[in-house]
Amino acid sequence: MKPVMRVFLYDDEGEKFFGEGPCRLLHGVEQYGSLKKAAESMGMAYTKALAMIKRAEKELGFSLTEKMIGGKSGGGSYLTPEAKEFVKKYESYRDACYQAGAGIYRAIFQKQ
Amino acid sequence: MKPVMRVFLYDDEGEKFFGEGPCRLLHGVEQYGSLKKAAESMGMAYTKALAMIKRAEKELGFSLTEKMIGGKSGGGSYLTPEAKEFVKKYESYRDACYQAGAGIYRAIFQKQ
DNA sequence: CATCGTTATATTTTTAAAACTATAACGATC
DNA sequence: GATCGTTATAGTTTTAAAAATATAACGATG
Repeated sequence: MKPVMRVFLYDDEGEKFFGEGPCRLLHGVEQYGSLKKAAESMGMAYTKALAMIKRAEKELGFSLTEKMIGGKSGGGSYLTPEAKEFVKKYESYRDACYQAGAGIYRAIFQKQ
Repeated sequence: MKPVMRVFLYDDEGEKFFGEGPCRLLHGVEQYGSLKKAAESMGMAYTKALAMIKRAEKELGFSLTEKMIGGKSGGGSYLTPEAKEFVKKYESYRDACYQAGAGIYRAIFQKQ
């Protein structure tokens, strides 16, 4: 038996708009310079990936990606500075929660 | 924007076997003395509720409910002492995680 | 100005979870 | 021994999320 924790960010209407999926997706965009390639790399449909980004951007009030359409390469997507900062914060929050949770679990379920 | 955290217990094969659903369900059993009524009270199908209980019991290695079949009332389900203790531990763990997470969120997303 | 692979949108199909239905066994009570 | 409402199991249906498909717009490049 082991503990698993998930952390999300919800809007004020109680709807989820950010979590591990979007976070990984943004990392993929950073790595590949393409939302399509980022989605493919994690086995996600492009349409879903696009919806994720738009959903999060709507709630956050700033753009997560800059998009270039056209050009020989077809274009691409790139993280905005705000996106990079936000991802950093989310990951700090997530990791600190994970670490705290692990300690609490040990204290409660494995105390001797 | 607000943080939401969920905590689960997984088995060693990486399969979830306990979380908020089963926890609420066990509270319902305690309250109603009936798995059927407990499931109904939370809008859950009885078959799903039964599967939940059996799944958790299988992993934990002890019974969560004692079942009485038959009798004028039809029977009923009641929590074992082990179940009550386990629910208490889970809720302590969950609540401590929630509280820790809220503090971490404030520190990271609302620092000034 | 034709080509390329992307972004973007709308629609359809697939899939898996959840819910529902049907049926049987049970046994204290009357 | 008939009745009742539960536990229990199997099979079916519904539903919503995910995935897949189709199509258009875009524009730097050669």
